[in-house]
Amino acid sequence: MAVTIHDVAHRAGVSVSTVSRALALPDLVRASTRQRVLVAAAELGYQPNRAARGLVTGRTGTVGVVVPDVENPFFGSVLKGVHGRAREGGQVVFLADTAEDARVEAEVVAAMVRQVDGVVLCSPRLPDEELHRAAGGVPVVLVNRAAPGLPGVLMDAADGVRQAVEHLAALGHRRVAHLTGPRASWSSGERLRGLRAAAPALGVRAVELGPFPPTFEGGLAAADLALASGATGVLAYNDLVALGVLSRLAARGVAVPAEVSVVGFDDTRASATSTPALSTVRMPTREAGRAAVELLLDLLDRPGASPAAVRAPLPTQLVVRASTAPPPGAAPGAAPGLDVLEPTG
Amino acid sequence: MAVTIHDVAHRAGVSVSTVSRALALPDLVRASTRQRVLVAAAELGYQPNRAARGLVTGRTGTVGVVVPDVENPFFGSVLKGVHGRAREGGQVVFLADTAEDARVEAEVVAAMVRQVDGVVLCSPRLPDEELHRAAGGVPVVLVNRAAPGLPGVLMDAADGVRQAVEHLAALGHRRVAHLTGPRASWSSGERLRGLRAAAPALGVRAVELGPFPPTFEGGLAAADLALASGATGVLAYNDLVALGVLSRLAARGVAVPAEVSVVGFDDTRASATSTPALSTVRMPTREAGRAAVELLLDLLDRPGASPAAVRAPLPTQLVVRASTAPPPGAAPGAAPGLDVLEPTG
DNA sequence: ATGAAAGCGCTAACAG
DNA sequence: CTGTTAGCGCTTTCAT
Repeated sequence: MAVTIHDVAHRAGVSVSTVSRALALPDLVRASTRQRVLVAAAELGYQPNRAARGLVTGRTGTVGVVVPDVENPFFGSVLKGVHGRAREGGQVVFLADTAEDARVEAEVVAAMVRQVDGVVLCSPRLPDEELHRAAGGVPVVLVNRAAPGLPGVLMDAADGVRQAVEHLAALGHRRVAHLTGPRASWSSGERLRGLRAAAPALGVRAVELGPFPPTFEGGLAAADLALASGATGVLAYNDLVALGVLSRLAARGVAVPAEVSVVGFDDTRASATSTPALSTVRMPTREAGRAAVELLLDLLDRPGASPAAVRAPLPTQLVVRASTAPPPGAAPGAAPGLDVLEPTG
Repeated sequence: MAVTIHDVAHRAGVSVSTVSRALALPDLVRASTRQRVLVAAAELGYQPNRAARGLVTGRTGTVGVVVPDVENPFFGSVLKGVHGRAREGGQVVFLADTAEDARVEAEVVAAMVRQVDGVVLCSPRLPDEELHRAAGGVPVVLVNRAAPGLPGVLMDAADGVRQAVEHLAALGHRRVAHLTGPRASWSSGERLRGLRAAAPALGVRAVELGPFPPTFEGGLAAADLALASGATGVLAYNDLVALGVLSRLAARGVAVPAEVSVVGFDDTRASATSTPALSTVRMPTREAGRAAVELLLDLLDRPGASPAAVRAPLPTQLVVRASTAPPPGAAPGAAPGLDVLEPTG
């Protein structure tokens, strides 16, 4: 057995309640006593048992976080933010992976709910009503998903797309292809919304292609379709897909970014993932994780607070690499006229 | 308050102990009673409180896992394995990120130790003795790190390097550069060991370059040094670096894999990360995570068991992409004689 | 300012 | 087979 509060009490020659107080409410014990307790605790290497504490206080000091796939860098980054903020708030983190499966999601949330103070649900797949039910009592904060009555942290993907399309339009592109990811996720829908909203005003024709697997190979395949569609601007589902597109374009002898410009969606740290030829819409994943925990801690402190106040989505930002600038001779706003582009590979 | 075992007992018209038994030791209660309890539990949506259970049983049903950086795909993949196996064993998982900091590592392990049945430490940075101390009672399993007296799951990086060097030698390369990662990690040392062991027998000169940042940009810089060193075979620290190398080689007009061949170290799913021009040494990250939990559960079941039996490292495997085959006319075993390669970019 | 006692949700003897 | 009792480690009245 590990060292308990009782051991500390014995060692310091006081009662357990005094130890408890010395640790939690230092003002309630005489300074000298407190000192003695602290020393004893340190000598014994005492670590309080959060579970036992939670049993009586009702607070576990634990936040749960559930993600569809820990292996996905996007969620790794969100986790980083969640863990960081939780640690700052003195909370530890319970992790669950749903393997992209709604049923598993319901299960793990249910199993988690009894031993955490709150849950952060990342890109949940459960329908709205089930989301409420699964929560079953404990506060829940959604990340990358909006659901009525539930607080959520969103990322402004639509605005990111807008920035990307503006950038492409400024480069002279008149036809932009959007390469859709695997399934119609909430955020995927947001991107299309942004594309449809931004394109007309900029005189840009939007072409929706896909779905493609979110891999390098997916990008290889998508590149051919994008060229066939006559698009000269490409919005890739993520940076991996974008790299695939670049590779295929190079193989087909298409000059990037002179003839075709590619913009990726950044799953993680932009500078580590993208090439100089690639501009990227950076998603505030870490920040979203932090914000979610922040919101959760707020909810815990003020139990009565309206949980679902609408918050502005976190800003996304287009990161333009130097070499994505338009080629020296290009007339801004002029269509490159690449509609007649022929396959060469 | 959530629904407790007491509520279920009341609803089913039995005592709490009967409910407890019906759930844990079904054979000890009459079938009809058990049925009644199960129904009541289901109707109420009862979820047992693991923490309370752990308080009395001494088992928490929780395994802790600590990684240096959740954002690193390598650890995301290990986490996937850990979580998967833990779930199969009915365990939930506690996550901690050390931000690559040994002191933080000691802290989180200490904080964790009181509320888990065991801990999986991934690529720990703490010195051997501190590792023992931090464990403080609970079983620990190391991943990607060997320490005397502590059970560990290793990946055979040295053998992966051997396979890569053999491959490069077979392609005719006589000079192979190893691009070292950021710091001298345990596994990094293993790779160099493998390189030094394999190269002489194959008539290959090994060149050790670096350290480089483990990024695309790191690869750009490394490529120039690799060329300058006269190497025609390159072993990159990871796939991201490898992609950077490829990009730089292309910019300098070097044909890949005809003139120079590049091999990456796979941080995650090989097929999703590498390009057709890139061969990769696949690391069994998911498997390592699974194996670690497996080991931990064993230890928990047989408390007396020798914890530190030496286990064979998990096999790594070179994945050769089709287009990495030697160019049609190349004579196998013949040195391409690229020592005179001049910078062209 | 400190100790004694009760109890959080649950399981494990110990009676029946 | 099932109910009663005790107690896991901790916090929190309630006394003193």
